Amino acid sequence: MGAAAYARLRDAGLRPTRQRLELASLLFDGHPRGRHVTAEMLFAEARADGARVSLATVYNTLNQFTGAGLLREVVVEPGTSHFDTNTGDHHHLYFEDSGELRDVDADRIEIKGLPPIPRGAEVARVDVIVRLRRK
Amino acid sequence: MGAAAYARLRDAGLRPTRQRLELASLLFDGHPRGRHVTAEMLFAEARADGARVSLATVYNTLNQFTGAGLLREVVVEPGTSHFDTNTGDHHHLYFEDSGELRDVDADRIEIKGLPPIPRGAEVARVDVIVRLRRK
DNA sequence: CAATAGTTTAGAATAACTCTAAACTGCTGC
DNA sequence: GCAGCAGTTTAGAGTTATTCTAAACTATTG
Repeated sequence: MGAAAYARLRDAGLRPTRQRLELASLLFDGHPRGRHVTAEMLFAEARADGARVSLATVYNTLNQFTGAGLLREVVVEPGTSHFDTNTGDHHHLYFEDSGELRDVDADRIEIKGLPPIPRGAEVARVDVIVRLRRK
Repeated sequence: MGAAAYARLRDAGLRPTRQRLELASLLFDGHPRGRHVTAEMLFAEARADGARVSLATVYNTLNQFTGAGLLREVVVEPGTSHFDTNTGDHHHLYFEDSGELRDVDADRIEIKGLPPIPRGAEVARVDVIVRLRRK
């Protein structure tokens, strides 16, 4: 299982250090694409797993992984960032009461009528967030 | 100009205090629907306008206005909340480099293929954020 | 395996809020 | 009109999420 994480880091041009390997393993190994974690969640999980990692490193690593295209940052609530292991084109279902986030494939969804993009700008990405509340 | 703000607060069931009137005036009077402010921005504007308001009150007021349906909270970046004077059904264009936020009428946009909503949940709202970068 | 460049870390620092408890102020009712 | 109270405001402390700093460590390269 370490091998996949190792290759992933290498391919992303990140030096495969002990803590990055541990975090990459936790994030990607044995989990379906589409895990959503916050820094605190991943930190707690790493600790529970016996990994010796600092919270600062978890933050650094999440940001580096995001920069390297291994993760994607999702902002749904003020105050906390979520990171998604699914970096493909997709959208989100957000359960307001539990804070749970669930992926929705982008090719299921069709968006029509987007306004003209101003000259000099280009679309970096379109985020659709369906906010759900308990009925 | 004070009259509109006064009526707006009354209709929202908020006691029209000096600071609420001032903030409501700044937010709504003489501005087209669709202003986007952060707490710090509104605080600075109020100060520049000579209003005696504390930052805590700006935060409280923005939250109360949001609760009363006078404003809508928009989360696009980690770390800061934006408040939108347009409370109608609409979406956003977000300029990543400048941080500018611009409204897009919802009836221009059509979204198809949303996944089935889980039993027991209902859609509170659908947010579409078109993130733009400089080309 | 030594040098070095990139990493990690504890703890301090920052940013964006929220809370607290005391001071203040609209709004009643008389 | 004004006393009195419930609702507001505020300064400053507290909290939370995150970043910074500078020293200690470690993966890679020669």
